[in-house]
Amino acid sequence: MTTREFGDIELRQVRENVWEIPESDEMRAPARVLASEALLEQIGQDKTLEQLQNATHLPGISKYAICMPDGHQGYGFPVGGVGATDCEDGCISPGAVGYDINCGVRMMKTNLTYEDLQGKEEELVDALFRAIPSGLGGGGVVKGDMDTIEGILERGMQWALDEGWATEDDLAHCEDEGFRDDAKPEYVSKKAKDRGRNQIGSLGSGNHFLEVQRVTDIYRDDVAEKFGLEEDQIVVLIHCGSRGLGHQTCTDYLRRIEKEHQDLLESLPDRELAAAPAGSKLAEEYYGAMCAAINFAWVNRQLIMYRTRQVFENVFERDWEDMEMDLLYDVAHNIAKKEVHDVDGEERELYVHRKGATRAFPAGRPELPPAYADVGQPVIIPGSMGAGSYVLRGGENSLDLTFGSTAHGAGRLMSRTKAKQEYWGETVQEELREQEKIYVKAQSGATVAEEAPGVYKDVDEVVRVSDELGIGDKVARTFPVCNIKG
DNA sequence: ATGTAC
Repeated sequence: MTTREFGDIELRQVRENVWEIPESDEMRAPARVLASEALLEQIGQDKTLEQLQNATHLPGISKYAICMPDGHQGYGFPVGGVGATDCEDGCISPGAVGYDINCGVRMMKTNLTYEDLQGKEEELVDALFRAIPSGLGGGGVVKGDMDTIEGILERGMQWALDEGWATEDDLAHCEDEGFRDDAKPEYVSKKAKDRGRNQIGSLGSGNHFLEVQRVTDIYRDDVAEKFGLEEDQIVVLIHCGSRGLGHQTCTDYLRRIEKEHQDLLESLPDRELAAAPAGSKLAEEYYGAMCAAINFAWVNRQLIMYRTRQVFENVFERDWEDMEMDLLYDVAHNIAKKEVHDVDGEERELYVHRKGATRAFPAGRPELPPAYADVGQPVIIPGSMGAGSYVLRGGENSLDLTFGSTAHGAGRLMSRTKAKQEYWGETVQEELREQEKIYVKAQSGATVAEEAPGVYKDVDEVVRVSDELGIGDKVARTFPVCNIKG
């Protein structure tokens, strides 16, 4: 039997790409890492495995805590982690959702080809950069009063539809149709709402970006056809989250857990794993507030997409409908959701925490929109600004192996601090432009350095593992053309 | 990720 050791933690290989930390001592379940040997070697370099093992101490944790091939260290719970806890006798953990609630990504298609963009890259990237608010702090597409923010939190994409920012078709191409009915805006603090209302329709900073890409490879012709993807096609990827509103909501509830559930907190190996017991008032309030923040993030991405359509209309002098700028799908990367899954032959309602992980439901799951019901949902996995991204489809094995989930990106390889020592933003931009014809425009050079292609794991390897495991199957690959970021 | 700090 192959084993690998990292510090105190020993993993045994279950089979190709599947590693297990056996249940012992205080653990309530085993933990699993889904990775090739090369990726496991990288995952083992920081606190990811320790955090994954800690996650198995959460009350009601079902089957096993799971680390995806792009996993790395996070706040309390690994980024690239999936933990499903029982809704009856388990718990819900803000740290296992993430600070950036419903950080996620959407892909918008066009009927333009790479040739149509030749010579216009600079004009396009400049126009996008001007039109789309980005960077730290305030300023959004919409200046929201309190009624606006309440509407967004309560109704998500339905608010955007009512206000003329979205079409019915946009809603039909979002996870949960862009709307969590369980949202309870009254459980989002005034402070969080005040932070959010000046940031409605804004990209933010860090790893968030908007990227114009071209499709370079198709791996499954039949699925690509259903998704409406073909070689040389231009697509747009929008990656951002719930800005200060989600961050404040996470902070608020971590503090309240510390005050109101000391007992549970002290039973956990890491304070950052703080969780509210299922059935408690606080668990209900956090779930309602988190769902409201999820709605906010969907509207955020929608307003950015709206502006992107306008920019394309100006640059190409055609209507967006004529350019068929339709949404492929919008997927969440940082959420918890009540879902029913099979646990030891029994159907259980679970809080599925996906933190830096994407839902990857296969054909047949009732949650899928009609367009994808018989093919599986699109899964969008952004790589770095120099590497390109992937579109997958939910794999047949995901329900058995990962509560219907797969990876969410390339996954960081080094800290932001280390990245800034290794790279200089302007140099990164020049190299991308001269060597790869990728046009990057950013508010801050430091952000470009922090996000340099070299700070990420190999997205091809991450996706290869997902495909081999059958949790998310490769459909298409894209390569960057223009990128704007904070 | 984040008005990068209780």
